[in-house]
Amino acid sequence: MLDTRAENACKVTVIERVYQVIRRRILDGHYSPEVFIREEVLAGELKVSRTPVREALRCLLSEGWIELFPHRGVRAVSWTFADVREVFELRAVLEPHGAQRAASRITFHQLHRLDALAEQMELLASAEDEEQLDSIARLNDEFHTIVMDAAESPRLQRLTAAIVQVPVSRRSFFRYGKNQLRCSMQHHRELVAALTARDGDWAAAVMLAHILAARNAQLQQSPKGSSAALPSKEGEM
Amino acid sequence: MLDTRAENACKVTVIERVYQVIRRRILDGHYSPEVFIREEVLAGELKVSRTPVREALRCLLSEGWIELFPHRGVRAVSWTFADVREVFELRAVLEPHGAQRAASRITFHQLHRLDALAEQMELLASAEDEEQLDSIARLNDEFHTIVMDAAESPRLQRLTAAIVQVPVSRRSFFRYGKNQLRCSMQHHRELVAALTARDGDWAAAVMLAHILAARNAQLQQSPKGSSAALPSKEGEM
DNA sequence: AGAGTTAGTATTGTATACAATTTATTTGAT
DNA sequence: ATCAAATAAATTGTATACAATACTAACTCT
Repeated sequence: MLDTRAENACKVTVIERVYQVIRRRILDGHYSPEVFIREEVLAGELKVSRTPVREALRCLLSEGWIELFPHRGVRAVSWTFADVREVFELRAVLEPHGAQRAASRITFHQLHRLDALAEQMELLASAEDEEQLDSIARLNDEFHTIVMDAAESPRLQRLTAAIVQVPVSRRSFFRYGKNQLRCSMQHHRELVAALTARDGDWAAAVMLAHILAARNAQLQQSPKGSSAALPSKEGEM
Repeated sequence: MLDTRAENACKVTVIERVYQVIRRRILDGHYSPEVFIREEVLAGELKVSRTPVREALRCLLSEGWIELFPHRGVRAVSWTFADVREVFELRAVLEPHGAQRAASRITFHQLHRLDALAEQMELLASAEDEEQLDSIARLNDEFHTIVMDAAESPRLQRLTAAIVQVPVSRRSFFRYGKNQLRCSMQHHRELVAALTARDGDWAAAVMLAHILAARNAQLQQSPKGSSAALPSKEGEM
């Protein structure tokens, strides 16, 4: 989100590089939530001065990645179950809305890309290889990004991007069972179909189901009065 | 949004002061969207060095208040009608959701405050004094902030705060007709009633109507197939 | 005269130095 | 021995100095 600059795609600045590195490290779980990130150390590792490090940290601060204790330092924010629940609740509001908008705006090129992504993910999922889950997560991120991009609402895109990024330690799919995974893959297929049909309501409904299913898997607790989360049982589709 | 720091409420830093000043100036329309904001000038006016100015600008950049042209400077973002429409569309999604959550979480203290605000605004509105519109706008901002605060979802609060702030030149109420204003005041009353009754659905519905009415007034164009925007005619309630 | 090039200037980007504040350690008294 | 106060160390906050980049304008060549 640091590239809020306009058309001028000139030589990138050091600040942006530092920003990307720190952000990546936070996502990778490199920084524990309870340990302070020292500017001097970062500057030394990246072979730059403290100035661009500080400015990158300011951006990450505004975007909620880190929390600041004046005169003491910054730390990666700690994620609780409540946080995860909160993020999914907001995604359940924002992403269906985005899918609704995308239905009437998405291009053929984007549709084809979504289709290809859905196929790739399905392939990786059927391999049943635990190692592939991270690849699926990456493709899934791109899938959702494309949909929100097709919604053609820069602010919606920004808001979504500001919350969906979650440390890899808590990222989806790692807690998915086989059936949950298959269900999720089917959602992707259906969403492509809904978007192809230019049916906004359908697309929004599928997206909502997709998010809620993900939340269920992520929180590892069945919603009230349901048995959908029973392990190794088919109860979702 | 710069006070993402934790409990430590120590002596405020220069960066925060500068941040608030620039933000206020942008809201007041002090900076035209097409003129570059010079760091040196700001530093001179505020009697500080460029460093805190730059860090404050970084925050404003991440929050979408300004746009950066590397090696050239920053400018206040320009607001088009499309932007206003986009903001209201997102508010129509986020704020009803917040009202829904608030219904089961709002405290008696907050309810009383909302009631007081609604009364104050009604009083100012009945005065029919054009000068009071800005006061109403401020009270209205506080009203909405309290509701979203009562929703007890920090991320929802942040997301909302990130989009609702609009330059004063485009702020609501300035384009409101008498009837539109009365309608809006009634929405506040009804929302307090819905929240008092702990009825989330009711609260969300009222909030949605409130936002859509505001959008209609702001865009000064009637929604398709409606005559609600006819001037000086009673067609809304 | 006009277009391209080149030097100059202004502004941001980065590095370093200093000040302020906080935390940890040490010393002293009870 | 324990607690308190004072001092020292470490780290961030701020200021200043320098470097890199982009815009401006003058100048030359066609």
